[in-house]
Amino acid sequence: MNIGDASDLSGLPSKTIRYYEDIGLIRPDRANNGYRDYAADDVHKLRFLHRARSLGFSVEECRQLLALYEDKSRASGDVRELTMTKLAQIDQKIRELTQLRHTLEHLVHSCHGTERPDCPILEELSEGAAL
Amino acid sequence: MNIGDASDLSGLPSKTIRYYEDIGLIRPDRANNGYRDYAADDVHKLRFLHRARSLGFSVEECRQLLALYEDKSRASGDVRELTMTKLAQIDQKIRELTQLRHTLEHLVHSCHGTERPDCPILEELSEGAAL
DNA sequence: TATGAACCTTCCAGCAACTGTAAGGTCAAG
DNA sequence: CTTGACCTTACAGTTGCTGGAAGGTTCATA
Repeated sequence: MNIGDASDLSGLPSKTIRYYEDIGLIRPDRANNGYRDYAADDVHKLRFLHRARSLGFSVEECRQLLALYEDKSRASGDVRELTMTKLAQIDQKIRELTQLRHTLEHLVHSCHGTERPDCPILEELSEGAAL
Repeated sequence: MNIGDASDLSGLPSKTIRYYEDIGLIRPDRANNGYRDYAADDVHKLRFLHRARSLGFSVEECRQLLALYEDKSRASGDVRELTMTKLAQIDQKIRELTQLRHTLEHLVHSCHGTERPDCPILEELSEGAAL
């Protein structure tokens, strides 16, 4: 499929998809006319990249995450350890988002209008797990 | 307190803290010697910024989030609506992280060594909520 | 009191990860 | 056979930092 379809299916702009190719994250085929030709597997990776990037993983971290799927020796301790590290990072992010959510929700429900800073929000803000 | 202390307490590099001042996210006092002087409230905001940025919110989104605390008319519908929008974004991010976590966990537990692509991982990857 | 380490200041350059624009080739429909 | 929506590369601009130079401040110690 053409880059436009890959863009629609992955949610990433064509520009970004070409950029990801430039930096070696994906390697689509080329059709006879020179157009990039994306397989379903490429789209899977693009969707994955979109998700991981929007969640605050750097491109290099995404490269590592992608490697976890592509690694030919998945049983190796290295790969398993990397996966564990990434799992811990994800858990940390989930905790921080949950905290952020509590903070905003508290703001909506408890601090409407009259109650102003310093409502308990800013105290809450300062508590979250160590960054 | 000086920028170094604010850096230690917020987890942000001094460089980044000065940058956030340049773009108007925070406005610390100045001491007589010209040094920036951070109050506890500034540190709260910096910690908040650190967290929100690492979770994939853009600087402009962080500016909006910060405004939710500072807005003088917090009861206004606009502010409430913005908060709701941000809550929905946070929920979406939590869902995506949870999905990502399942994917990696599945990889560790079910796809060790011999089972290789195309194990169910890539199918799972393609399913997550629409981005 | 002076010298040096460890702070702080501004300014400017560079990097990461896109994003926009220009100039042009391809293709399906009318 | 042309119009419009695709696609291509190349290069410039933006965002969000990040590093380095050149210099001022503060404080402990000699």
